[in-house]
Amino acid sequence: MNTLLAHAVRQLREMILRGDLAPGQRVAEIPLAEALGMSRTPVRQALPMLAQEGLLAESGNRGYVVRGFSPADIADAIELRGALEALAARRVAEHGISRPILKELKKCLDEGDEILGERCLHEGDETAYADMNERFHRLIIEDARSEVISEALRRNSHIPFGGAQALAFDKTRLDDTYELLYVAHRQHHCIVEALERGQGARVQALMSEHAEAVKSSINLAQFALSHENVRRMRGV
Amino acid sequence: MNTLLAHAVRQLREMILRGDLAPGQRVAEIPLAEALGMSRTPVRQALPMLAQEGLLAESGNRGYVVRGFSPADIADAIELRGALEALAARRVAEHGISRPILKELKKCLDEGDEILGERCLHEGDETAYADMNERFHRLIIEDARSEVISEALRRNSHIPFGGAQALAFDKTRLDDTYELLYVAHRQHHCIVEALERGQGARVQALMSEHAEAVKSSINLAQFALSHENVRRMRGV
DNA sequence: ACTCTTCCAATTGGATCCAATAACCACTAG
DNA sequence: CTAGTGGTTATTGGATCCAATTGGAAGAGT
Repeated sequence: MNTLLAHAVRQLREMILRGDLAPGQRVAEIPLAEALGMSRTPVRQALPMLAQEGLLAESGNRGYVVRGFSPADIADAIELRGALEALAARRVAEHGISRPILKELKKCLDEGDEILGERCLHEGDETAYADMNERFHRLIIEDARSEVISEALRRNSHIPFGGAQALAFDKTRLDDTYELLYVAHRQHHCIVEALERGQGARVQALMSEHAEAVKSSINLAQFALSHENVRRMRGV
Repeated sequence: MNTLLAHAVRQLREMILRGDLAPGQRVAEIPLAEALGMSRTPVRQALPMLAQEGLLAESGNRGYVVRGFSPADIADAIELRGALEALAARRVAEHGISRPILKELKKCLDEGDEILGERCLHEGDETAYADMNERFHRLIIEDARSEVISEALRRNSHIPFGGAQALAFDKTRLDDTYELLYVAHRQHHCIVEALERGQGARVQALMSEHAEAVKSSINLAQFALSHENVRRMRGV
């Protein structure tokens, strides 16, 4: 794509998700263009794209405002991600999981076992687990071999917690996080087992539940309203 | 949104889906702008949006080409729609279906019963059924009360047969169509029954299967490759 | 004092202009 | 005769310009 346009889109996405632009705030083209060091043209192309992505909303009939995400939106996004990944996983099981992917998944399991082997988390463990987690989910989605599903998931990722980074870490309570990750990783084990055995319905249910666990682990009312937290999360 | 930009997006979407622009063909800004009677600016904004929607693909590092949809893409889109509507239906069942929506759904059932009461289809029946079908599905999605899910479905509709009009009518074989609609309408009855009883898991399974039926009813290999057929379908 | 109307300014949206780049064609050399 | 190189042309992408619409502010009238 256009270098400048692509840059503008990426940059604006980050700014919105990080909360640099507050929800409800009007986004004006000129200051934005100045902030990004380009003319109005690329940002004028970027704004409708971001509106289409759902990050901006049309403000009356003049320009756009930053769209806020309600706790319900975030919960729905997690639920939707669960359904989409569940569908992907079922397809993998039904088509028969490919050997190299299975191998990679098992490597993810080992990594997780390693991290959680101690009875508590050390510095850097969350990041390592988050990386592994992201890889785990990505592998399954890849092996579903459906561009349509991948697209839908990619779209959903634009909502806070809608993406694979949705394992929420509240750094102030590392012990709770350990319990959370422990359960999640047990689910990973079950998922791989089901995939290996070709148990489509089972893996679909497991994957839905895997997302559901994330949803209930987040104090949505608290997190959704404060963009401070969103920023902190995404830094993980 | 921008009047001209919005117009360009709608118009181009139609042109692509109708096959006026053949898959793989390069889309040039200038002739497009002339065809739509506007300057390059609105179409230049529209093209990246359509690319994001998945209707266009970036051609190397210069401009866009019309994206073609493989039979697999279309099958996946139908499957995905099934999963999304199934999720929506489950939510409705679990929250408890709202009275007015239930009433409207039953009106849809009656209409369908009326149309299918005779043992064959008459002129105009397909259109009437398609309208009712579209309304039926829209009502359920509405009552799921999730903007996130609605969005995902709207996005999916951009792929041929990904939307609610996905009941494929092959006008050359009205008798086969009758059988198809008869089965689909039986499913509608079951779905409403399950919704009324709050049977979430059942309605989820039913809705998935409802989409699956559509998928297998289409000779994908035949239809997907010929845009003539897509054009004809969407005319229904 | 409050409200309504009018005017001004700012910002958006559309058109045009300019530069950079990529593709195509022709010509030349091996 | 073929392949490579250079040039030309066309098209994209970015910047600027212009007009139109909207929102706000100020002033006047009730």
